[in-house]
Amino acid sequence: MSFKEEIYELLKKHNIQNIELEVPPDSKLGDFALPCFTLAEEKKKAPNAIAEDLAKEIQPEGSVKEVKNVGPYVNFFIDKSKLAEQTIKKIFQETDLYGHSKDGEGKKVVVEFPAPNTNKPLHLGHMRNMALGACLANIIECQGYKVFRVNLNNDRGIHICKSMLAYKLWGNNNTPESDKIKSDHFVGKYYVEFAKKEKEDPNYTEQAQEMLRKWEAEDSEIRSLWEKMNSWALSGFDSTYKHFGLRPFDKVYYESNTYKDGKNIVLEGLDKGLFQKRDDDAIVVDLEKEGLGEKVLVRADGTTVYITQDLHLANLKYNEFKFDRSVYVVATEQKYHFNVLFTLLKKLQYPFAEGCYHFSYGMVHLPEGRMKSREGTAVDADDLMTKMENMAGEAIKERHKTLSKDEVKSRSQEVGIGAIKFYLLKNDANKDMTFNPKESLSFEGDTGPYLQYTHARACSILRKAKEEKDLTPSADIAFNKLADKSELALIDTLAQFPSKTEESFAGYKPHLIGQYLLTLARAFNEFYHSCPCIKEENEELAKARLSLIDCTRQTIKNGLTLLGITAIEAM
RNA sequence: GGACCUAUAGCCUAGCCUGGAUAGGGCGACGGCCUUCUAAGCCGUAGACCGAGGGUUCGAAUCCCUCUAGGUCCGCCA
Repeated sequence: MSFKEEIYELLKKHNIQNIELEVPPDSKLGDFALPCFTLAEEKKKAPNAIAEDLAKEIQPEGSVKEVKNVGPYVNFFIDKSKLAEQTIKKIFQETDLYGHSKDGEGKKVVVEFPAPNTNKPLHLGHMRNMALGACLANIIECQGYKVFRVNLNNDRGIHICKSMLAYKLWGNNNTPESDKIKSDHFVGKYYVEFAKKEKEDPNYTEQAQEMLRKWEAEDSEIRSLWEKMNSWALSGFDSTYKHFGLRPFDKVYYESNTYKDGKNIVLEGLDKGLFQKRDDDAIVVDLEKEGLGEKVLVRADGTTVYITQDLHLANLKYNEFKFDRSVYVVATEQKYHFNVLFTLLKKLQYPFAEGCYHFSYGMVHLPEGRMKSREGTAVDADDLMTKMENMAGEAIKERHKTLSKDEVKSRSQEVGIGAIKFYLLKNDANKDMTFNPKESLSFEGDTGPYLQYTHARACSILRKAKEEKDLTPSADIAFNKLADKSELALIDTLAQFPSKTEESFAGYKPHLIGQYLLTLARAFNEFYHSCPCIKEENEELAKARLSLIDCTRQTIKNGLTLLGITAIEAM
C-alpha cells in the first residue's frame, strides 16, 4: 500500500472520502495535504476551523508520523525512513528495469519515423522527428509492449525528379566519390541547384514533370538514374541514423513499391456504399459531416492519390505486425491528412482503425524564419552533429590533458549527440521551436550534458569509494540515517520515476522524462554539495549515502536511456 | 471563409488534462563558493499584473465564452 492509500484509509475512519490529497508546495508543510474547502461547504463552517479540529482528531498511525493543521489544510507527515527503504530496495532489485512496467505485455505497437524524402539530406526537422520517434518507441517499450520501429522512404514523385533532372543536366556524371561529398548531400546539392534555376526558367518544371511521366512508364534510363541517386540518398541517411544513435529499423517501406496500391480498398468502400463515384468517374468520399470536406480517393483517370496509398500502407502494417497500436510520428502540418486517413479507416471498419495515432510535433524555425531545404537554409543534421561533437571535444581536452584520442572522441560523441537530443526532447513536442544556435549549442544549464555530468559524478564517487575504502553500495543500510533535507528530497524524487514513465507513456509526452531528469539532477547536485559520502566519518551514514548515490546513478541512467542518450561514466 | 495549434520575466521554457497554500527551471545580469567525493557544478540577489476582456467557483496560469496576435492546414502534390 502506498503512503497516499494509507492516508485515505485513515481518513475513511473519520468519514472523509472523495477528497483528493494534495502535495504541499513546500515539504516543510507536510508530505500530503487534505484541503478542507469542500468540507467547509458541507458543514457550513470555516475551512480553517475544520482543519484545526480534524488535525486534533486524527491520530497518527502506521507510516503517518504527524498530523498538523496549516490554515485550511490538514497536513500529514510520513515516516521518511520507510519511503527511503521502499524506494532504495526497489531500485536495487529492479536495476535497469526501474521505471519499467509490464502493463503492455503481449501487446504490439508499430512506431513509424522519420519517413524522409530521398531528394535531400536530413536536417534539424528530421532530427526532432528522430529524437521523438526513438524516444517514444523506448517509452512504449518500457511499459512492456513489443515495439516495431519502421521507416518509410518517400522515394518517388516530382521532388525526386527535380534533383534527378538537375544531376542529369549539370552533374557531368560526377559522383559523391569523385566530388568527395557525403552521398545524400551530393543529391541535395542538385535539388538546391534545381530550385534556383527553376525560379528563373519555368521550362525546367515542365521537364521535371516529363521525367516523372517517364519514371512512371518505367523508362529504363530514368529508372536507372533514379536507382543510382536513391541509393546515394539512402546510404547517406543510414550513416546519419547510425551517427545519431538510432537502432536499425525493424522494417523499411518504400513509397515506390506501394504508391499504386490501395485502389482495391477504395473499390471495396465503393461497393459498401461508403464512397461515391462522381460524374467524371473520380471516386470521392463525403466527409462534410466530419468537418473534413470532400476528398478524392481515386482520380478520374483511375490513378491513385497520396491518401490511397496510406490506406494501403496501414493495411500492410497491420497484416505484417497485427499491432494493437500504430503510431505515426509526423509533423503537425499533416494533422488534417491523418484525420482524414483515420476517419476513412474507421468508416471501412478495419479492426485496427482505433489503434492508429498521429503523434504530431511542432515545426523547427530559425531566427531568420522557416527552414527551407530548397533554398539551402536548413540546419543540416550531419553538420550539426559534427559541430556539437567538436565543441564537446574542446571542453573535454581542456579538462583532461592526458586523455587518449579515442577516449576524447567517444566522449565527445556521446556529449555532442546527447546535447542535441536533449535539446529536442526537453520541451512539449506540440510546440514550435526556434533553433537559436547560441543557446541551443550550450552545455550548461538545462542540457543533456548537465544530466550526463551528474551521472558521471555519481559514478566517480562510486569508483572512489571502492578504491579508497572498499565500499560497495547495498540495499542493506540504516535507512533512518538519511535525514538531511537534501537526502529526503532526493529520495522523494527517485520514488517518482515509475509514475513519470507511466504518465509519459499514457499521454504521449516524452518531455516529462526530460523534465523529471532535470529535477532529479538538481536534487542530486544539491545533495552532492551538502552531504559528503567518502569523507563522511560516520560509517553507517557513509554507506547509506553511497547507496543513495547508486540509486540516483541508476535512475538517471534509466531515464537517459529512454531519451536515447548514453549515460557516460566519466566526462 | 472554415478547422486546428500556440501565447507564462529581456530571451527560452515547466506547470494547464485532474482548479487550491509564496507560478518552478534555464539563459543573460549582479554577488558569493574550487587546501573536501569532477566548478559542464552549488548558493544568493534582481526580474512575471501567466496575451486582453468577461464568466463559473469559497478559490482560476489551469475550466467555459469572446476578442487580439502569431503559426499551420483545408490540392485529382506528396
